[in-house]
Amino acid sequence: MVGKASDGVPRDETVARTLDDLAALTGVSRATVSRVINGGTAAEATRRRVQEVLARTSYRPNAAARKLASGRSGVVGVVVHVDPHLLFPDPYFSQLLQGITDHLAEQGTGMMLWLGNRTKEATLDHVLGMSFLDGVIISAHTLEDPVVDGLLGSTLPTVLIGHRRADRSASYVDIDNEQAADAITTHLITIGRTRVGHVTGSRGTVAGEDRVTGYQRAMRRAGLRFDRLIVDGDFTRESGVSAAAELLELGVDAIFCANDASAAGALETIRASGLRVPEDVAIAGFDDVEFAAHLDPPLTTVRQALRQHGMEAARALLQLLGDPGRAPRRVLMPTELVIRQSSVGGVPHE
Amino acid sequence: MVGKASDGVPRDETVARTLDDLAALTGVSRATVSRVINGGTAAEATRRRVQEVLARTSYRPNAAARKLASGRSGVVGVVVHVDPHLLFPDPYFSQLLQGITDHLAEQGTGMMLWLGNRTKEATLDHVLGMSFLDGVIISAHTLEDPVVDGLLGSTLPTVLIGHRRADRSASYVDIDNEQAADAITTHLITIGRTRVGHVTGSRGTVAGEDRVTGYQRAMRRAGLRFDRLIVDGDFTRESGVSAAAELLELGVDAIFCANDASAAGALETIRASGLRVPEDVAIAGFDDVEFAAHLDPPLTTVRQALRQHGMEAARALLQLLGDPGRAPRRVLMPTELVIRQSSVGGVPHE
DNA sequence: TATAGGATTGGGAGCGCTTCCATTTCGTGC
DNA sequence: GCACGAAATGGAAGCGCTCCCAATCCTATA
Repeated sequence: MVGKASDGVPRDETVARTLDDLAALTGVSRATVSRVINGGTAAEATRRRVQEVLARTSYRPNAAARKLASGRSGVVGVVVHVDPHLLFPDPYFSQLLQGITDHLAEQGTGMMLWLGNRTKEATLDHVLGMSFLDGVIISAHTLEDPVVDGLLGSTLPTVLIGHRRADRSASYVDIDNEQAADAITTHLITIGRTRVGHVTGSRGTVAGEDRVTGYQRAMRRAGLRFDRLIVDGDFTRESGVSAAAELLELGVDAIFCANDASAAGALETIRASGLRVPEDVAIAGFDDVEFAAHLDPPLTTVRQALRQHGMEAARALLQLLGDPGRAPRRVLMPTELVIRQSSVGGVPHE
Repeated sequence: MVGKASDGVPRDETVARTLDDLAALTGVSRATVSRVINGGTAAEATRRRVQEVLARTSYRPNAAARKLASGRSGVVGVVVHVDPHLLFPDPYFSQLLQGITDHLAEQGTGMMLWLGNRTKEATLDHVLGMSFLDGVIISAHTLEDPVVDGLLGSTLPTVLIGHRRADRSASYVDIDNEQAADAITTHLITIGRTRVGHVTGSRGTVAGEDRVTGYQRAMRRAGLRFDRLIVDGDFTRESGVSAAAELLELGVDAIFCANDASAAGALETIRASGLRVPEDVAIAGFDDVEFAAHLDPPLTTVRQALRQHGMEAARALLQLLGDPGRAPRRVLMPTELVIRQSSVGGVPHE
């Protein structure tokens, strides 16, 4: 109010740096100002008065002081230890990150990002040294990972995206790779294929290994032989190209690739060799990334809602922070078998 | 030493959470421990004793407390407000980031990364709210940028990568776009071309505008007409493709593109139209990214050492932090005209 | 053997905030 | 109009650290 301009406040655009400044400006105690800001109990009139001052003051709470006093900073760390050059072109990680940032932003939580431009040891050291973090989300995709080990061994609340056997007691968001791989392999068998090959993902990754296991399980259950039909790949298109060539030599009538990128590569090889998809060789991928539906023919694959994974991980971490005593939160996200023409000829585009 | 195991320390793998814990463990005061850790003066014997305890203790200083007490946290922010999907595929930004992280890591400084997955307003708010930052490096490439404005208007020490006219009193690392564009245009004129076209970068970016200005300056100085020879592009290959088509209609004998990506696009168009490079139309780009030397023919361009830019920005910020009183640090990085076959026929590959 | 002067050390204040607890204020029922 | 309990508020401690300053310890000099 203009009439109040005589209450000793210097200028209208007052600057208040600390709670004490605000306290002096409003005439209440620092404790009360703190309560208003943090949503504690306060008389309606007091609240209004403080908020008025707050509005014309551009006050920002000191995050360091906050963390020190309360143990909470409202900032979490996100560690995706993958070379930045590989990270963002890959729809897998960018969707994951998108989901995480979306949920955190919505909840007003800040985030610190670590990518793989240092050694894992250095990254771990940095993260643990950054003691104003409230917690961490980390992608745990490889079987050996000192950063994951280090974080789980620390007192910092941690949520994994993906998990190893050894991480079963931690909080994580993951999918059942084995069962999804089993399901898609079974699909290929169901449409009448008997010589189903598998192009693996990178050995040493959880997803890679588990998908092999799922594939084997399905083949064994169907009574089909597969011991020579597994060729190692590494999740890249290139590996799909060459692995498919090997498999064609062995005479397969279907190929399950550990992800969509390698499936795209396999597709190239098959068509280059003059064979038809799916008539001669059916093919299936994993992930259902953007381009999968636009391949020719559209690719049968396993859909995982990666953005949801990210959001779920963020949600899990915030819950953990809200109630440190609670049990670890383990979320297995659903996957969906998406059948397209690469495995079912004649069916019109979905 | 094993013989020392009787000095009352509970286990060998002692845990010390605070300086006071360490003080109790070593028998010196908290102040002394702090001095040893931070490289203050301490007697050699004391220093050794403290460090011994430090070694078997896995103590980590509390960054929040540090920031509160000293004002320094050893963490800086890096803001590259570009959509992550565009960011990392682009060698420009990834090299810049690489340089920044390299120098910061080497100096033991932590970093917090903000990418463009929120609105600029939200980003600004987050960064300013993150009060444990010691300073910020931000890429300032567009003419309008509320984040840059907000940071420069705050008390947070800030170093820009790139700069607008209005930022002339800030600290920045940049190149002289105008003069580099002038130089490369002049080069095209020198080899005898008189109808030199220009495919601009995104209008609204500093680099885009300044390169137009440099081009115009060179043309004007040579007494050549250019008013109809400027076609807008946006730094993408696609824009190079279509802009070049327009320019060919007008009958140019050389094209200067605002960056290498659009030059690659222009190259495609020219060759598709049956014209020879450089005999019929010479072509030049800007940046000297990886692929420029591998185009056919190799591309004449302006090299900027982007990794160096990043390192220089980090260095500038750390200097600023070390001596807050010092004048802003403005660095114009050198550029280098790299002449390859796209503008000089017959000359063997460099 | 004193003693000045430097090196080393410990005490303690204080960074800005949250939060417990005691005090004050208020609204209500009798 | 008074006592009572609940609501609102202020005082003060303390989070873990740095850094100033004063106290103590040496060492070299007279």
